[in-house]
Amino acid sequence: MNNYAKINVSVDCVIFGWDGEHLNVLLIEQKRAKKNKHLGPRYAIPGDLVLENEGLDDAANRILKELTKLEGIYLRQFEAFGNPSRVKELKDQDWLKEYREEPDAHVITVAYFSLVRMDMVNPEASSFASNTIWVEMHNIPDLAFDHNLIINKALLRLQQNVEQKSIGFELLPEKFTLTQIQNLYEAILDKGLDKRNFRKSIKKLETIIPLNEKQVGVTHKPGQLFEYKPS
Amino acid sequence: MNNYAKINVSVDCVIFGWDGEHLNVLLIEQKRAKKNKHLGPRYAIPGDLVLENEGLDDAANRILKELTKLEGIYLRQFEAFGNPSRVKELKDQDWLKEYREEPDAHVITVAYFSLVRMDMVNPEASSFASNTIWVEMHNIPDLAFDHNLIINKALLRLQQNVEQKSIGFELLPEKFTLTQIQNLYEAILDKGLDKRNFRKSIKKLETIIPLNEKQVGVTHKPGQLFEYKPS
DNA sequence: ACAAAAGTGTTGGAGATACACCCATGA
DNA sequence: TCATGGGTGTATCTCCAACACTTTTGT
Repeated sequence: MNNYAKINVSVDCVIFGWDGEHLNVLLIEQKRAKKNKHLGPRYAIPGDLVLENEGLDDAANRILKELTKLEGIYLRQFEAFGNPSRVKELKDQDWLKEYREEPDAHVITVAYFSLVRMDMVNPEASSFASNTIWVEMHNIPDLAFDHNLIINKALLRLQQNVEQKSIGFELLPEKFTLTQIQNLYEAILDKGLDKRNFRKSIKKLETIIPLNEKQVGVTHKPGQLFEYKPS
Repeated sequence: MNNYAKINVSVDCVIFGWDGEHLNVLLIEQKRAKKNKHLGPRYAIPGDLVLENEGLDDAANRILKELTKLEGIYLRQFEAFGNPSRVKELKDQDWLKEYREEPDAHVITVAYFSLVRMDMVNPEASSFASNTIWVEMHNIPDLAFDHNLIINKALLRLQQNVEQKSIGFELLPEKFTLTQIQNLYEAILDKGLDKRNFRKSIKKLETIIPLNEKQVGVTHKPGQLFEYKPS
């Protein structure tokens, strides 16, 4: 019989949100015990321990729902983080002591990400989350554990996916203008794109179909509307 | 205090080997108890449980060494597999009963891959491996657990990396011909490549530098030799 | 001389990049 | 009439794919 060790396994979810203008990340504020209130708010991405005999994808969906009430979101696994010290910084220990039987046990985490339209989802804090907030990507505070690192790695993956045009349109309203798509892509890639070239490449896609409608109520030339038909 | 569950965590290593002609995968033959000898040999990729407070990368290196004596190989994490039933098939249970205290416990595994030159490494079975063998990629037998699936996923990743030219040259002898590189690429991508086009694209790389030397001892026109200088 | 692999250039098409002005609307 | 973002075309370049014959060596 070998020696062996069971280990705490968690999943963490990086939920990117698009508000039509900026790329955001969904954070939860973690509840603190009364005696630790003076330490100020503590933010994290939604995540928790995996249960015995629970699949990783199942765990990710369950945990996201428990903490934020979000359901039916396509989550994509991208990396496991297992540095033994990832959970042992002082800033994390006082919180873990409230919620875990073995606060300084080794925890490896399997990270997932997704990208959603902020106006199509409605996160509500629950369980040990006291609050949920969207924070702009360029404005993320210091987070619990190694969550800042996890978000950065998730963004790299998202950018790779977008460059292959394999994600993005699901995020737009039913009817949208080409400029809206371009804004989305620019926010994800964090760089400007040439308007004419971008429009050429989008118009070539068969999944984006033009409508006989225009924007209304804008204070400038109204743009043509398009819709997305998944292939 | 939340309920929580500790879980067995393992790492598994897909070691691709290049023999100058074909792409191989390193398998171990797992030892069986005497009473199970009649069941015949049982093959798997090298893998075992992670220890408490051990990083994932550290675990991967340790376990690969324990089972095959291979050391100093660059291992790259690519995916975590956590299907609760991945370890519960009948074929796996009789083996697990010999080596694990809780043979039907849920095990999630974090998978790594690497690509090595077969003539530069020398795997030797050790620990619960009774044997190590290189098997051609197209010829892999039924393996323990979900290891066939893991190998297939690893190959996809390897192919993606190679198409971005981000791996491969480390695998060639110190001095090599362009044809040798092409053979390597064809084996990994599992398809033929145009000789002239391939040579054009390689010669454009600054990391591949031509030498004033030729092959010797070949029974045909000797090729020019090149060397790889990592940037 | 023959067998075996090395070596070599051109063309056509597709896709990416760079670039500047007029248009429709509401205020 | 002005401010605002919508909308449009061309020239150039780079990259990729397709394709066949001559050269050098050992036997």
